[in-house]
Amino acid sequence: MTGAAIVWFRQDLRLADNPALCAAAATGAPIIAIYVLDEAAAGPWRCGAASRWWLHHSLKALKQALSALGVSLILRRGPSDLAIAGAIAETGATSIYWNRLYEPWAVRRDSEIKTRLRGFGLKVESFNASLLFEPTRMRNGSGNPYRVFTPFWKAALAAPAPERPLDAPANLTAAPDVASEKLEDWRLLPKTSSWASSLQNHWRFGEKAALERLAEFAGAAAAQYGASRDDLGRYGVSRLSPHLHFGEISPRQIWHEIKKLAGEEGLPFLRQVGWREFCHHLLFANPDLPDHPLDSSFERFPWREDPESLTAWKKGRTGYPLVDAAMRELWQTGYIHNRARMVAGSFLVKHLLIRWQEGERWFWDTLVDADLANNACGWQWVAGCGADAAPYFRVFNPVLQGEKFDPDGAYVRRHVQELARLDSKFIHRPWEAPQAALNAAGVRLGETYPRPIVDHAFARERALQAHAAMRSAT
DNA sequence: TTTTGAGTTGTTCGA
DNA sequence: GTCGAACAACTCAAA
Repeated sequence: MTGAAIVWFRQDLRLADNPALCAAAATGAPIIAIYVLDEAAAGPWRCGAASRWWLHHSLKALKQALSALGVSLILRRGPSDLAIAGAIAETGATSIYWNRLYEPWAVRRDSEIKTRLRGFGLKVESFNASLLFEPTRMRNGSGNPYRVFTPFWKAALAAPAPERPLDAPANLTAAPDVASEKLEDWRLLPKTSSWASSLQNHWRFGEKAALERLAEFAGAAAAQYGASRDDLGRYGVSRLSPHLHFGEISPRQIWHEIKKLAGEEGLPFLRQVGWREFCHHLLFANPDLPDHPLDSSFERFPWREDPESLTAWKKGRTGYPLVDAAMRELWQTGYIHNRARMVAGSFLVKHLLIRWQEGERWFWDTLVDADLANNACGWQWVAGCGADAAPYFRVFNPVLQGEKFDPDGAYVRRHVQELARLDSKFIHRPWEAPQAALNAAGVRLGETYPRPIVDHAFARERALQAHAAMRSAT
Protein backbone atom coordinates (compact mmCIF):
# COMPACT_ATOMS: atom_id res chain seq x y z
CA MET A 1 0.00 0.00 0.00
CA THR A 2 1.32 3.46 -0.83
CA GLY A 3 1.07 6.35 1.58
CA ALA A 4 0.79 10.06 1.02
CA ALA A 5 3.11 11.95 -1.32
CA ILE A 6 4.99 14.98 -0.07
CA VAL A 7 5.50 17.87 -2.47
CA TRP A 8 8.33 20.03 -1.14
CA PHE A 9 7.90 23.57 -2.44
CA ARG A 10 11.01 25.74 -2.63
CA GLN A 11 11.65 28.28 -5.39
CA ASP A 12 8.69 27.01 -7.38
CA LEU A 13 5.75 28.73 -5.71
CA ARG A 14 3.23 27.89 -8.41
CA LEU A 15 0.79 25.20 -9.51
CA ALA A 16 1.15 25.41 -13.30
CA ASP A 17 4.21 23.91 -14.98
CA ASN A 18 5.23 22.39 -11.71
CA PRO A 19 6.58 18.94 -12.61
CA ALA A 20 7.02 17.81 -9.00
CA LEU A 21 3.43 18.64 -8.15
CA CYS A 22 2.14 17.06 -11.37
CA ALA A 23 4.11 13.87 -10.83
CA ALA A 24 2.84 13.55 -7.29
CA ALA A 25 -0.73 14.29 -8.37
CA ALA A 26 -0.53 11.70 -11.14
CA THR A 27 0.03 8.92 -8.61
CA GLY A 28 -3.37 9.63 -7.11
CA ALA A 29 -1.85 9.63 -3.63
CA PRO A 30 -3.00 12.14 -1.02
CA ILE A 31 -0.83 15.25 -1.32
CA ILE A 32 1.10 16.86 1.54
CA ALA A 33 2.36 20.27 0.38
CA ILE A 34 5.16 21.64 2.51
CA TYR A 35 7.41 24.69 2.56
CA VAL A 36 10.44 24.75 4.85
CA LEU A 37 12.03 27.99 6.01
CA ASP A 38 15.62 26.76 6.31
CA GLU A 39 17.45 29.91 7.34
CA ALA A 40 20.85 28.41 8.03
CA ALA A 41 21.17 26.36 4.84
CA ALA A 42 22.38 29.16 2.59
CA GLY A 43 24.99 30.35 5.10
CA PRO A 44 26.00 33.93 4.36
CA TRP A 45 23.54 34.04 1.48
CA ARG A 46 20.39 33.63 3.48
CA CYS A 47 17.38 35.53 2.17
CA GLY A 48 17.72 39.30 2.23
CA ALA A 49 15.09 41.64 3.62
CA ALA A 50 13.34 42.42 0.35
CA SER A 51 13.28 38.74 -0.59
CA ARG A 52 11.77 37.81 2.76
CA TRP A 53 9.07 40.39 2.20
CA TRP A 54 8.29 38.93 -1.22
CA LEU A 55 8.43 35.38 0.12
CA HIS A 56 5.82 36.21 2.74
CA HIS A 57 3.34 37.39 0.14
CA SER A 58 4.16 34.67 -2.34
CA LEU A 59 3.63 31.94 0.25
CA LYS A 60 0.34 33.50 1.16
CA ALA A 61 -0.73 33.38 -2.48
CA LEU A 62 0.42 29.77 -2.88
CA LYS A 63 -1.40 28.76 0.29
CA GLN A 64 -4.59 30.23 -1.12
CA ALA A 65 -4.20 28.61 -4.51
CA LEU A 66 -3.57 25.20 -2.95
CA SER A 67 -6.47 25.46 -0.57
CA ALA A 68 -8.77 26.11 -3.53
CA LEU A 69 -7.78 22.58 -4.56
CA GLY A 70 -8.44 21.30 -1.05
CA VAL A 71 -4.79 20.99 -0.01
CA SER A 72 -3.18 22.92 2.86
CA LEU A 73 0.32 24.28 2.62
CA ILE A 74 2.27 23.06 5.65
CA LEU A 75 4.82 25.56 6.93
CA ARG A 76 7.81 24.37 8.93
CA ARG A 77 10.94 26.11 10.10
CA GLY A 78 14.39 24.64 10.74
CA PRO A 79 16.96 22.51 8.94
CA SER A 80 15.36 20.96 5.87
CA ASP A 81 16.44 17.41 6.61
CA LEU A 82 14.81 17.49 10.05
CA ALA A 83 11.67 19.23 8.87
CA ILE A 84 11.18 16.79 6.02
CA ALA A 85 11.95 13.77 8.19
CA GLY A 86 9.44 15.08 10.72
CA ALA A 87 6.75 15.47 8.10
CA ILE A 88 7.39 11.95 6.83
CA ALA A 89 7.16 10.53 10.33
CA GLU A 90 3.93 12.39 11.07
CA THR A 91 2.16 11.52 7.86
CA GLY A 92 3.52 8.13 6.95
CA ALA A 93 4.34 9.51 3.51
CA THR A 94 6.10 7.02 1.25
CA SER A 95 7.23 9.36 -1.49
CA ILE A 96 8.53 12.88 -1.89
CA TYR A 97 8.78 15.14 -4.92
CA TRP A 98 10.60 18.40 -5.47
CA ASN A 99 11.95 20.66 -8.17
CA ARG A 100 15.70 21.10 -8.24
CA LEU A 101 17.63 24.16 -7.08
CA TYR A 102 21.05 24.93 -8.54
CA GLU A 103 22.67 27.10 -5.88
CA PRO A 104 25.79 25.30 -4.62
CA TRP A 105 24.53 25.11 -1.02
CA ALA A 106 21.20 23.71 -2.17
CA VAL A 107 22.74 21.15 -4.49
CA ARG A 108 24.84 19.77 -1.60
CA ARG A 109 21.96 19.77 0.86
CA ASP A 110 19.42 18.23 -1.50
CA SER A 111 21.64 15.43 -2.68
CA GLU A 112 22.35 14.45 0.93
CA ILE A 113 18.66 14.45 1.72
CA LYS A 114 17.88 12.46 -1.39
CA THR A 115 20.45 9.79 -0.56
CA ARG A 116 19.31 9.52 3.02
CA LEU A 117 15.60 9.26 2.22
CA ARG A 118 16.21 6.67 -0.47
CA GLY A 119 18.19 4.74 2.11
CA PHE A 120 15.03 4.63 4.20
CA GLY A 121 13.15 3.17 1.27
CA LEU A 122 11.28 6.30 0.25
CA LYS A 123 10.54 7.11 -3.34
CA VAL A 124 12.33 10.39 -4.06
CA GLU A 125 11.99 12.23 -7.34
CA SER A 126 13.33 15.61 -8.39
CA PHE A 127 12.68 17.63 -11.54
CA ASN A 128 13.96 20.60 -13.46
CA ALA A 129 11.45 23.40 -13.23
CA SER A 130 13.48 26.58 -13.10
CA LEU A 131 15.82 26.47 -16.09
CA LEU A 132 15.32 26.05 -19.82
CA PHE A 133 18.56 24.08 -20.07
CA GLU A 134 20.08 22.26 -17.13
CA PRO A 135 23.71 23.04 -16.32
CA THR A 136 24.85 19.43 -16.59
CA ARG A 137 23.67 19.29 -20.19
CA MET A 138 25.41 22.27 -21.74
CA ARG A 139 29.04 21.69 -22.67
CA ASN A 140 31.25 23.34 -25.27
CA GLY A 141 33.34 21.53 -27.86
CA SER A 142 36.04 20.74 -25.31
CA GLY A 143 33.54 19.24 -22.91
CA ASN A 144 33.74 22.17 -20.49
CA PRO A 145 31.03 24.56 -19.29
CA TYR A 146 30.72 27.67 -21.45
CA ARG A 147 32.47 30.84 -20.38
CA VAL A 148 31.31 33.03 -23.24
CA PHE A 149 27.66 33.89 -23.64
CA THR A 150 27.20 33.95 -27.40
CA PRO A 151 28.40 30.41 -28.10
CA PHE A 152 26.39 29.29 -25.10
CA TRP A 153 23.21 30.85 -26.38
CA LYS A 154 23.82 29.62 -29.92
CA ALA A 155 24.14 26.08 -28.64
CA ALA A 156 21.05 26.53 -26.47
CA LEU A 157 18.97 27.70 -29.43
CA ALA A 158 20.20 24.77 -31.52
CA ALA A 159 19.29 22.28 -28.79
CA PRO A 160 15.79 20.75 -28.67
CA ALA A 161 13.34 23.49 -27.67
CA PRO A 162 12.23 23.60 -24.04
CA GLU A 163 9.22 21.40 -23.44
CA ARG A 164 5.75 22.83 -23.31
CA PRO A 165 4.67 23.88 -19.84
CA LEU A 166 2.46 21.52 -17.86
CA ASP A 167 -1.06 22.50 -16.88
CA ALA A 168 -1.83 22.95 -13.22
CA PRO A 169 -3.39 19.82 -11.79
CA ALA A 170 -7.18 20.06 -12.02
CA ASN A 171 -7.68 18.29 -8.75
CA LEU A 172 -5.61 16.94 -5.90
CA THR A 173 -6.36 14.33 -3.29
CA ALA A 174 -6.19 15.95 0.11
CA ALA A 175 -4.32 14.29 2.96
CA PRO A 176 -5.45 14.42 6.59
CA ASP A 177 -4.47 17.66 8.32
CA VAL A 178 -0.92 18.09 9.55
CA ALA A 179 0.24 20.78 11.95
CA SER A 180 1.58 23.92 10.31
CA GLU A 181 3.31 26.96 11.68
CA LYS A 182 1.72 30.34 11.08
CA LEU A 183 3.21 32.48 8.32
CA GLU A 184 2.86 35.60 10.50
CA ASP A 185 5.05 33.99 13.15
CA TRP A 186 7.92 33.81 10.68
CA ARG A 187 8.22 37.59 10.74
CA LEU A 188 9.31 37.80 7.14
CA LEU A 189 7.98 41.33 6.78
CA PRO A 190 10.42 44.17 7.49
CA LYS A 191 10.33 45.94 10.82
CA THR A 192 10.07 49.34 9.14
CA SER A 193 6.57 49.28 7.79
CA SER A 194 7.10 52.43 5.71
CA TRP A 195 9.57 50.54 3.57
CA ALA A 196 7.14 47.65 3.18
CA SER A 197 4.30 49.93 2.16
CA SER A 198 6.54 51.68 -0.33
CA LEU A 199 7.44 48.32 -1.89
CA GLN A 200 3.82 47.26 -1.76
CA ASN A 201 2.82 50.06 -4.11
CA HIS A 202 4.88 48.60 -6.91
CA TRP A 203 4.18 44.88 -6.97
CA ARG A 204 1.57 42.18 -7.01
CA PHE A 205 2.58 38.70 -5.99
CA GLY A 206 1.85 35.12 -6.66
CA GLU A 207 1.29 32.94 -9.67
CA LYS A 208 -1.81 34.69 -10.91
CA ALA A 209 -0.16 38.09 -10.90
CA ALA A 210 2.94 36.64 -12.59
CA LEU A 211 0.91 35.07 -15.39
CA GLU A 212 -1.01 38.28 -15.92
CA ARG A 213 2.20 40.25 -16.17
CA LEU A 214 3.61 37.79 -18.66
CA ALA A 215 0.46 37.88 -20.78
CA GLU A 216 0.49 41.65 -20.79
CA PHE A 217 4.18 41.89 -21.64
CA ALA A 218 4.21 39.13 -24.25
CA GLY A 219 1.14 40.56 -25.94
CA ALA A 220 2.53 44.01 -26.52
CA ALA A 221 5.88 45.17 -25.14
CA ALA A 222 7.92 42.03 -25.85
CA ALA A 223 8.02 42.67 -29.58
CA GLN A 224 9.33 46.21 -28.92
CA TYR A 225 11.80 45.05 -26.31
CA GLY A 226 14.84 45.22 -28.59
CA ALA A 227 14.16 48.89 -29.26
CA SER A 228 12.75 50.09 -25.97
CA ARG A 229 14.48 48.09 -23.25
CA ASP A 230 17.03 50.83 -22.67
CA ASP A 231 14.50 53.64 -22.58
CA LEU A 232 14.47 54.51 -18.89
CA GLY A 233 11.50 56.84 -19.21
CA ARG A 234 9.28 54.36 -21.03
CA TYR A 235 10.42 51.38 -19.03
CA GLY A 236 10.03 48.74 -21.73
CA VAL A 237 11.23 45.85 -19.58
CA SER A 238 9.17 42.93 -18.31
CA ARG A 239 9.70 43.19 -14.54
CA LEU A 240 9.25 39.44 -14.40
CA SER A 241 12.48 38.81 -12.48
CA PRO A 242 11.07 38.49 -8.93
CA HIS A 243 8.30 36.22 -10.18
CA LEU A 244 10.91 34.10 -11.93
CA HIS A 245 13.19 33.98 -8.92
CA PHE A 246 10.49 32.65 -6.64
CA GLY A 247 9.15 30.38 -9.33
CA GLU A 248 5.74 31.98 -9.48
CA ILE A 249 6.27 31.52 -13.17
CA SER A 250 8.62 29.22 -15.08
CA PRO A 251 11.06 30.07 -17.85
CA ARG A 252 9.31 27.48 -20.02
CA GLN A 253 6.05 29.37 -19.69
CA ILE A 254 7.87 32.56 -20.64
CA TRP A 255 9.63 30.93 -23.57
CA HIS A 256 6.45 29.55 -25.12
CA GLU A 257 4.27 32.58 -24.42
CA ILE A 258 6.83 34.92 -25.96
CA LYS A 259 7.25 32.64 -28.98
CA LYS A 260 3.50 32.50 -29.41
CA LEU A 261 2.68 36.17 -29.00
CA ALA A 262 5.83 37.96 -30.10
CA GLY A 263 7.34 35.48 -32.58
CA GLU A 264 10.76 36.36 -33.94
CA GLU A 265 10.45 39.82 -32.44
CA GLY A 266 10.56 38.19 -29.04
CA LEU A 267 14.11 36.89 -29.50
CA PRO A 268 15.93 39.86 -27.95
CA PHE A 269 13.92 39.34 -24.79
CA LEU A 270 14.48 35.57 -24.77
CA ARG A 271 18.18 36.32 -25.12
CA GLN A 272 17.97 38.06 -21.75
CA VAL A 273 16.27 35.00 -20.32
CA GLY A 274 19.29 33.24 -21.82
CA TRP A 275 21.57 35.39 -19.67
CA ARG A 276 19.73 34.17 -16.63
CA GLU A 277 20.44 30.62 -17.80
CA PHE A 278 24.08 31.45 -18.45
CA CYS A 279 24.46 32.92 -14.96
CA HIS A 280 23.00 29.82 -13.37
CA HIS A 281 25.33 27.63 -15.38
CA LEU A 282 28.31 29.75 -14.35
CA LEU A 283 27.40 29.52 -10.67
CA PHE A 284 26.82 25.79 -10.96
CA ALA A 285 30.28 25.32 -12.46
CA ASN A 286 31.90 27.89 -10.15
CA PRO A 287 30.46 27.63 -6.63
CA ASP A 288 32.74 30.48 -5.47
CA LEU A 289 31.17 32.95 -7.89
CA PRO A 290 29.31 35.00 -5.23
CA ASP A 291 32.44 35.59 -3.17
CA HIS A 292 35.48 35.41 -5.42
CA PRO A 293 36.29 36.91 -8.81
CA LEU A 294 36.29 34.38 -11.62
CA ASP A 295 39.40 36.11 -12.93
CA SER A 296 41.66 35.53 -9.95
CA SER A 297 44.01 38.39 -10.82
CA PHE A 298 41.27 40.63 -9.44
CA GLU A 299 42.10 39.29 -5.97
CA ARG A 300 45.03 41.73 -6.24
CA PHE A 301 42.95 44.69 -7.40
CA PRO A 302 43.72 47.79 -5.29
CA TRP A 303 40.21 48.35 -3.95
CA ARG A 304 39.58 51.32 -1.68
CA GLU A 305 38.01 51.33 1.75
CA ASP A 306 35.60 54.23 1.76
CA PRO A 307 32.60 53.77 4.04
CA GLU A 308 31.33 57.33 3.50
CA SER A 309 31.16 56.93 -0.25
CA LEU A 310 29.60 53.51 0.10
CA THR A 311 26.87 55.02 2.24
CA ALA A 312 26.35 57.86 -0.23
CA TRP A 313 25.97 55.28 -2.99
CA LYS A 314 23.47 53.21 -1.02
CA LYS A 315 21.40 56.26 -0.15
CA GLY A 316 21.44 57.70 -3.65
CA ARG A 317 23.47 60.76 -2.71
CA THR A 318 26.45 60.56 -5.07
CA GLY A 319 25.59 63.78 -6.89
CA TYR A 320 25.15 61.95 -10.20
CA PRO A 321 21.41 62.04 -10.90
CA LEU A 322 21.20 58.79 -12.86
CA VAL A 323 23.15 56.84 -10.23
CA ASP A 324 21.07 58.37 -7.46
CA ALA A 325 17.82 57.69 -9.29
CA ALA A 326 18.81 54.05 -9.64
CA MET A 327 19.72 53.65 -5.98
CA ARG A 328 16.57 55.38 -4.84
CA GLU A 329 14.47 53.32 -7.21
CA LEU A 330 15.98 50.32 -5.47
CA TRP A 331 15.03 51.60 -2.04
CA GLN A 332 11.57 52.71 -3.10
CA THR A 333 10.60 49.72 -5.24
CA GLY A 334 13.01 46.84 -4.58
CA TYR A 335 14.00 46.90 -8.22
CA ILE A 336 16.29 48.73 -10.64
CA HIS A 337 15.91 48.98 -14.39
CA ASN A 338 18.60 46.91 -16.07
CA ARG A 339 20.30 49.87 -17.77
CA ALA A 340 20.39 51.86 -14.54
CA ARG A 341 21.67 48.80 -12.66
CA MET A 342 24.72 48.71 -14.88
CA VAL A 343 25.44 52.39 -14.50
CA ALA A 344 24.99 52.34 -10.72
CA GLY A 345 27.08 49.18 -10.41
CA SER A 346 29.82 50.52 -12.62
CA PHE A 347 29.89 53.71 -10.54
CA LEU A 348 30.49 51.84 -7.30
CA VAL A 349 33.19 49.63 -8.74
CA LYS A 350 34.95 51.96 -11.15
CA HIS A 351 34.33 55.50 -9.92
CA LEU A 352 34.57 54.71 -6.23
CA LEU A 353 36.87 51.65 -6.51
CA ILE A 354 34.80 49.87 -3.89
CA ARG A 355 34.71 46.07 -3.96
CA TRP A 356 31.94 44.64 -6.12
CA GLN A 357 31.04 42.33 -3.22
CA GLU A 358 29.84 45.39 -1.27
CA GLY A 359 27.38 46.22 -4.02
CA GLU A 360 26.42 42.58 -4.34
CA ARG A 361 25.59 42.50 -0.60
CA TRP A 362 23.46 45.61 -0.75
CA PHE A 363 21.56 44.37 -3.78
CA TRP A 364 21.11 41.01 -2.09
CA ASP A 365 19.41 42.68 0.82
CA THR A 366 17.27 45.18 -1.06
CA LEU A 367 16.30 43.67 -4.42
CA VAL A 368 13.03 41.78 -4.60
CA ASP A 369 14.55 39.78 -7.45
CA ALA A 370 17.78 39.01 -5.58
CA ASP A 371 19.09 35.80 -7.07
CA LEU A 372 22.43 34.30 -6.14
CA ALA A 373 23.47 33.45 -9.69
CA ASN A 374 22.20 36.59 -11.42
CA ASN A 375 23.47 38.92 -8.74
CA ALA A 376 26.96 37.43 -8.56
CA CYS A 377 27.19 37.20 -12.32
CA GLY A 378 25.99 40.75 -12.84
CA TRP A 379 28.44 42.23 -10.38
CA GLN A 380 31.35 40.26 -11.76
CA TRP A 381 30.35 41.35 -15.23
CA VAL A 382 30.26 45.01 -14.34
CA ALA A 383 33.51 44.78 -12.37
CA GLY A 384 35.18 43.14 -15.34
CA CYS A 385 36.30 40.07 -13.41
CA GLY A 386 33.61 37.66 -14.57
CA ALA A 387 33.04 35.49 -17.59
CA ASP A 388 32.53 37.39 -20.80
CA ALA A 389 32.71 40.54 -18.71
CA ALA A 390 32.69 44.21 -19.53
CA PRO A 391 36.25 45.18 -20.52
CA TYR A 392 38.20 47.18 -17.98
CA PHE A 393 38.23 50.29 -20.14
CA ARG A 394 34.46 50.42 -20.28
CA VAL A 395 33.77 52.99 -17.59
CA PHE A 396 30.19 54.14 -17.89
CA ASN A 397 29.88 57.91 -17.93
CA PRO A 398 26.76 58.54 -15.79
CA VAL A 399 26.10 61.85 -17.54
CA LEU A 400 26.29 60.47 -21.07
CA GLN A 401 24.28 57.39 -20.10
CA GLY A 402 21.61 59.63 -18.63
CA GLU A 403 21.45 61.89 -21.65
CA LYS A 404 21.30 58.92 -23.97
CA PHE A 405 18.77 56.71 -22.20
CA ASP A 406 16.82 59.26 -20.17
CA PRO A 407 16.98 62.32 -22.43
CA ASP A 408 14.09 64.22 -20.88
CA GLY A 409 15.03 63.12 -17.37
CA ALA A 410 11.75 61.32 -16.70
CA TYR A 411 13.53 58.55 -14.82
CA VAL A 412 15.55 60.96 -12.68
CA ARG A 413 12.50 63.11 -11.94
CA ARG A 414 10.55 60.03 -10.88
CA HIS A 415 13.04 59.04 -8.21
CA VAL A 416 15.01 62.15 -7.31
CA GLN A 417 12.30 64.54 -6.20
CA GLU A 418 14.61 67.45 -5.45
CA LEU A 419 15.62 67.67 -9.12
CA ALA A 420 12.12 67.23 -10.51
CA ARG A 421 11.79 70.79 -11.74
CA LEU A 422 15.27 71.17 -13.20
CA ASP A 423 15.57 71.92 -16.93
CA SER A 424 16.20 68.78 -19.02
CA LYS A 425 19.38 70.37 -20.33
CA PHE A 426 20.94 70.11 -16.87
CA ILE A 427 19.03 67.25 -15.31
CA HIS A 428 22.01 64.90 -15.65
CA ARG A 429 24.64 67.51 -14.78
CA PRO A 430 23.16 69.91 -12.24
CA TRP A 431 26.60 71.16 -11.20
CA GLU A 432 26.92 72.79 -14.64
CA ALA A 433 23.55 74.50 -14.45
CA PRO A 434 23.56 78.31 -14.24
CA GLN A 435 22.48 79.66 -10.90
CA ALA A 436 19.25 80.98 -12.41
CA ALA A 437 18.25 77.51 -13.62
CA LEU A 438 18.97 76.06 -10.18
CA ASN A 439 17.00 78.80 -8.48
CA ALA A 440 14.06 78.32 -10.80
CA ALA A 441 14.03 74.61 -9.95
CA GLY A 442 14.48 75.19 -6.24
CA VAL A 443 17.78 73.32 -6.25
CA ARG A 444 20.56 74.36 -3.86
CA LEU A 445 23.66 72.32 -4.68
CA GLY A 446 25.35 70.93 -1.63
CA GLU A 447 22.15 71.49 0.36
CA THR A 448 19.05 70.06 -1.31
CA TYR A 449 21.10 67.91 -3.67
CA PRO A 450 24.78 66.92 -3.32
CA ARG A 451 27.61 67.95 -5.58
CA PRO A 452 29.33 64.97 -7.27
CA ILE A 453 31.28 63.01 -4.67
CA VAL A 454 33.97 62.34 -7.25
CA ASP A 455 34.88 63.93 -10.57
CA HIS A 456 34.18 61.69 -13.54
CA ALA A 457 37.36 62.33 -15.54
CA PHE A 458 39.50 61.91 -12.44
CA ALA A 459 37.69 58.73 -11.39
CA ARG A 460 37.93 57.22 -14.83
CA GLU A 461 41.66 57.81 -15.01
CA ARG A 462 42.10 56.44 -11.49
CA ALA A 463 40.17 53.28 -12.39
CA LEU A 464 42.27 52.67 -15.47
CA GLN A 465 45.45 53.10 -13.44
CA ALA A 466 44.21 50.78 -10.73
CA HIS A 467 43.59 48.21 -13.40
CA ALA A 468 47.06 48.69 -14.87
CA ALA A 469 48.54 48.33 -11.38
CA MET A 470 46.72 45.04 -10.94
CA ARG A 471 47.96 43.79 -14.30
CA SER A 472 51.57 44.67 -13.60
CA ALA A 473 51.58 43.15 -10.10
CA THR A 474 52.77 39.57 -10.32
C1' DT B 1 46.68 21.10 -35.24
C1' DT B 2 46.86 25.76 -35.71
C1' DT B 3 44.98 30.01 -36.79
C1' DT B 4 41.61 33.40 -36.88
C1' DG B 5 37.84 36.27 -35.66
C1' DA B 6 34.42 37.57 -32.63
C1' DG B 7 32.76 38.48 -28.28
C1' DT B 8 25.49 42.17 -24.14
C1' DT B 9 24.93 46.72 -22.76
C1' DG B 10 31.23 52.37 -23.89
C1' DT B 11 34.08 56.38 -23.93
C1' DT B 12 37.41 59.31 -25.62
C1' DC B 13 40.34 61.29 -28.86
C1' DG B 14 41.82 62.89 -33.03
C1' DA B 15 41.06 63.29 -37.92
C1' DG C 1 29.33 67.75 -35.84
C1' DT C 2 30.53 62.86 -37.33
C1' DC C 3 33.36 58.85 -37.62
C1' DG C 4 36.74 55.30 -36.81
C1' DA C 5 40.24 53.58 -33.94
C1' DA C 6 42.12 52.41 -29.67
C1' DC C 7 41.46 50.94 -25.28
C1' DA C 8 43.73 43.94 -22.75
C1' DA C 9 43.50 39.59 -22.36
C1' DC C 10 41.30 35.53 -22.95
C1' DT C 11 37.79 31.99 -24.49
C1' DC C 12 35.73 29.43 -27.92
C1' DA C 13 34.19 27.75 -32.29
C1' DA C 14 34.87 27.38 -36.90
C1' DA C 15 37.87 27.22 -40.75
